[in-house]
Amino acid sequence: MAQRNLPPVTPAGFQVLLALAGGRAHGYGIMGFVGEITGGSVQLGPGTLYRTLARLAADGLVQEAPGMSEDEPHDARRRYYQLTDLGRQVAVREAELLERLTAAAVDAGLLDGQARTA
Amino acid sequence: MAQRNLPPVTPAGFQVLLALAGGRAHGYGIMGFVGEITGGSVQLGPGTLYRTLARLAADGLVQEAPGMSEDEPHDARRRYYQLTDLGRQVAVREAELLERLTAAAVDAGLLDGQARTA
DNA sequence: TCGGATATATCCATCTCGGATACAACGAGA
DNA sequence: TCTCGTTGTATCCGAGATGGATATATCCGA
Repeated sequence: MAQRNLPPVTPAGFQVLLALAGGRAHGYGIMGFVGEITGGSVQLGPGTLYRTLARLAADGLVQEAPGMSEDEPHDARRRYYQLTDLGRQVAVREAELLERLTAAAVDAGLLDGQARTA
Repeated sequence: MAQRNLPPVTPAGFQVLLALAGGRAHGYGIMGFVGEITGGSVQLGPGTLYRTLARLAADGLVQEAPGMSEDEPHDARRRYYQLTDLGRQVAVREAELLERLTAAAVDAGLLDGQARTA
């Protein structure tokens, strides 16, 4: 269980943390990722995205990462980010909250309560 | 699957819909319910609560319900609310989004991916 | 080399949130 | 029945978050 005095995050902040939990990514990629996993129902605009990244970085939840990669073509414009240890702790805490809310939705009959891990 | 042209809801709005999915409730009770199922990590203030209820009612997602009940003592101050059909559809859609995000969190290694239905 | 797509960044109006405040009605006890 | 603390609803306000528009620079294919 997480739950200490970790800093709070906004909804958009959690989306970014979740996108980065799978590995480092750059801003534009995060936008696409969020749109994908939410089926398009959540779409971060550039304003929200870069402001959120700046805040998360200032709070020590994410940090810029070296951009070298093998498979992907090098693009000097891209700035890659990755989770810090603190950022991962916060992401875990928020994920646990999500899980609790999902369970409550199942209890309330809003969901069937079976399918998992797409 | 839900997903038509249902109106959007704010995070606070979904908390209220979730609270009402289990049956009708009054404002003060909703506040307590939200605090409970989130382990205290989400707490709606009165400002957010009543503003949210008014907006949900204006959008046709909830409606005021007759307050007669057997077990509970009658209290003329209380105003009970319940989900409309539309409100339930929206709640289902949001719950499905939650489920998808939870699954993504499992995939990203933030959650173990077992325990359910507290 | 030209143009469209990619990528980052900032600005602005609008909306949302939570706390403070106000006030009315309830119940218990003297 | 009178008083008082609690319950319950409602509004107001400042602070902060959102998303869309805009600007600018770089990459890549034709």
